[in-house]
Amino acid sequence: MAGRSAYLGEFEQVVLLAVVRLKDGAYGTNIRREIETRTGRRVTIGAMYVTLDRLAEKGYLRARDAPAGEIRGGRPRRFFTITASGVAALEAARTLQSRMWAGIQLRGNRS
Amino acid sequence: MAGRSAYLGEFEQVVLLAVVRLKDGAYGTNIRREIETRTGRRVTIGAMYVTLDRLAEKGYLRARDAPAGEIRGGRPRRFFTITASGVAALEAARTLQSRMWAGIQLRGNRS
DNA sequence: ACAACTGACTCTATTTTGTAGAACATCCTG
DNA sequence: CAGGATGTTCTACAAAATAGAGTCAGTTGT
Repeated sequence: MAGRSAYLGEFEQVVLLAVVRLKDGAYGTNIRREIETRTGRRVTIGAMYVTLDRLAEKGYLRARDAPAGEIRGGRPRRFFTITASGVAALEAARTLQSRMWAGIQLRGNRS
Repeated sequence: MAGRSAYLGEFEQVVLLAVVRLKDGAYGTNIRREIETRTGRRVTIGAMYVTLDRLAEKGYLRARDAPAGEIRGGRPRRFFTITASGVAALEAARTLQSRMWAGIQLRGNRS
């Protein structure tokens, strides 16, 4: 059996970072926009919400519905914030990458 | 349809980096050992070879059988070296992560 | 020659992540 | 209440990650 990975997936990490970056303004559509503009990478709607849900399920993100009083058209937003556990996961990912990249210089290593 | 991802998976990146680090000494068992000792992360045999094969299939790694003349017990080793395409993939991954991490400070962001 | 030992890789199965976008829901305006 | 603007839900499927028993090739001891 392949149990739940102890490590953040590639996209999961990107999403978690976007949430941190957006602080109190992190909701689906906005997170998606943030990733697309910052990295140039295309993010589909499905990828976005599926990943957000999974991260919340793992306890890395906490979701809350938009506070009342917002005046604008459209469906209510769902905001996300990172949890202590999510921060820890990001730190672990960063440490692992840091160790693997340490001392690596890519130029002159291709065959 | 979900075509092949344009991005390196989390473990794929780790493996690619281990191959670069080991230079001419990169073969399955050794790569595995390198990742485990350097990061403390457990790597199963299956994960190792499946990923190695996938990376070779994508053109990020080139495989060659052990040169004759090696005197030691056991099955012949299969050595891997990174390709120019593999180097490019690593650079792209690094750039993306760098953009997402830019300016992020984790302390004081948990909820 | 061959059994035992070593080191390394093959194979197959299953779970978790990533990709995709149409459909649907909510609120505002005219 | 129709129509527009925003945003999220749902479902399906593809790709990546996890697992470890089994097998293979070469060496050594007898």
